[in-house]
Amino acid sequence: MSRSKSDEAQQAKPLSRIQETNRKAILEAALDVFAISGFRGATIDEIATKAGMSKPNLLYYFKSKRAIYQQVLEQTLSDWLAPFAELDPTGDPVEELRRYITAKLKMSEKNPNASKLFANEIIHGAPVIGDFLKTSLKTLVDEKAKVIRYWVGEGKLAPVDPYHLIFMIWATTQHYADFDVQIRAVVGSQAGRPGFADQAAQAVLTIILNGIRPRQ
Amino acid sequence: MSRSKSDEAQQAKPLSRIQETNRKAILEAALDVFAISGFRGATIDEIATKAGMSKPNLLYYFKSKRAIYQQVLEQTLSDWLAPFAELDPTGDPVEELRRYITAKLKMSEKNPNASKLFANEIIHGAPVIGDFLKTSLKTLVDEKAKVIRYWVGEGKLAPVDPYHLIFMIWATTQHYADFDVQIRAVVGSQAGRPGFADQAAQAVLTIILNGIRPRQ
DNA sequence: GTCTATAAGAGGATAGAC
DNA sequence: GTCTATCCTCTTATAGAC
Repeated sequence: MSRSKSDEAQQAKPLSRIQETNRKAILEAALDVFAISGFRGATIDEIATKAGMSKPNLLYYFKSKRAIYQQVLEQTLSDWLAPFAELDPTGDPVEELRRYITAKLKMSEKNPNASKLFANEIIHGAPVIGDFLKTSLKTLVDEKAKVIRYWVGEGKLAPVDPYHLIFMIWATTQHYADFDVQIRAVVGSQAGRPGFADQAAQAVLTIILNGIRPRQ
Repeated sequence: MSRSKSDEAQQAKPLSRIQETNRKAILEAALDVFAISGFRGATIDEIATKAGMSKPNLLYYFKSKRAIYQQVLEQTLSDWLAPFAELDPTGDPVEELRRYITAKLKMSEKNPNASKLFANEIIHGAPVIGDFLKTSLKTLVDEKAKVIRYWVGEGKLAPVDPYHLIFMIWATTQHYADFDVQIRAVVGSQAGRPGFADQAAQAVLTIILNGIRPRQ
């Protein structure tokens, strides 16, 4: 047992090719299963089967169900926040926000399970990433809220509370992933059609951007 | 066993006072527990304890965990949709939508667990209310979409897709209930303060209503 | 690294006394 | 109506052979 403290943070210890592929297969399967069933509802068995191996074999790679969950959640988080971190204070506000909203909608479309995984974690009280929310995420949001406030001060945006604007963008964009079942139920077969996502993007962008455009 | 087909739909059979109070206590406790833990994560034991009775005693009132879940979900649904059904085609569009959004935000504030219960059900694929979504809810949404489209046609609203506008309102208002843990983590102690909900309401109303107000 | 077998425990549901 | 005791299934996790 010569390895150092943290197991979550993927040591720099050499991984054989087979280890690498298996771990990846497990994490991919786990994302799907956790997203649909939640942490409690997911079973190691289902993840293992989906990843093409037996349950004990999966547990050879991750020591517990929780360990898999943490890994897949952490891996998801950074991807998820990347476009937010890129909001550029020197850019044109409306264009910057358009870019951000578009990127988030795209992510919801391409990887709805990442969004669901995250939603589940939060709804259930954020037992695993609660600390992250209160530290790293808060710092990042505070920073971006300052940027938005600056834009408002410059008269480049209508006077809106930056935090609520951010929440609104998150809510709206993630809704298309998290509630896709409801959306599909309501709009029927349209939801599958190729243009649907673009149509959603256009509507969301129209409303939010008009809503925050400065008026004279 | 002389009772007729459906158990879910609460027969018109007489309930003693003690039955009534106990059933109510169970349903209240169940709402909290299911909302936080999800269906799988919830335990009968926890619901029973919270309702002030033993596990077998609870099962004297509801024959299974699923039966409790269905009941509490159905009961929640009608409350949840009531203000949507009241959107009035003859009223002023912006005022009607303001009233609706305000009502939904109020509900999220007063009863976040109802929102979370619903969110959990949808994220997990709507196993219990899937049919309801495809029938009753779809009908209602189609009807209200027509109303919005009519308003747009009259030039009383900017040209927006009614379905996406509805989704946006749902997403934004429910976000304050479903993701309250994240919101609290990000804004800190402010979230508890009395004015916070009003501030949220104002921001949401400002953006959405400005976003859909007709422009000349 | 992967398997079969199994330990260990949680939780849903029932039996039957009171 | 309510309780204690218990059954039984499902699931996590480990032991140990290959």
